[in-house]
Amino acid sequence: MRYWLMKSEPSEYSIDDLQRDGHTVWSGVRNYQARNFMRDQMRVGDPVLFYHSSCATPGIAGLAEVSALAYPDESQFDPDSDYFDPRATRAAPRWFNVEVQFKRKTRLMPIAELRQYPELATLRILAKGNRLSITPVDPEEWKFILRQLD
DNA sequence: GCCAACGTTGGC
DNA sequence: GCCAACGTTGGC
Repeated sequence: MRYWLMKSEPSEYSIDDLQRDGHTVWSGVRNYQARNFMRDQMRVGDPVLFYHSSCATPGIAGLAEVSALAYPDESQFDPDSDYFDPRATRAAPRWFNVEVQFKRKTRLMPIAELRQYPELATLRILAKGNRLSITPVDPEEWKFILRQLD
C-alpha cells in the first residue's frame, strides 16, 4: 500500500465537494508523471491526503482513499471539454484517472505549518519548484501528519 | 537530439 | 499580480 497527496484547487473541487459527492473521478490530469502514478502505482484502498492549492491558505484539508483503479479519462475524448486531447484515441488513450472516495475532513493544516516540521523536510510538495498534482507520501510522513491532525 | 520559447503552476 | 520553476512544444 502506498500513501498519496492529491492537490485540488478548492474553487474547482474542494473537500466539501468530495464530502457531498462521496466519491469522484479524478479526471483532467495532464501531466505524465502524475498520470504514471495513477496508472502504475495507485491501488484501491491507498490513503490520500486531500490538499487545497492556489487559494488563500493552501494546505491539507481532509483525507480520502483511492476507490477505483486507473482507467482512461473520458474528458480526453470530448471535444467540448477543456481537457480534450486531439492526440488521444480510444485505441490508444493518453490520459488516465483513478476514483477517490471521501474519508473525512480534517483541520486545515497550512503549507506554512508543514514547512515548520523537520520531520516533513522530505515531503515532496515542499520541495523547491514542485508542481506535481499527485505525489507519493512516505509512511513516516503520513504517520507524522496524521498525528498533527488529530 | 538539442534547446529556446512559451505556457502553466502555485506560493507569496 | 508577481515571478521562480518546471514541463512541453517545435524548429533546426
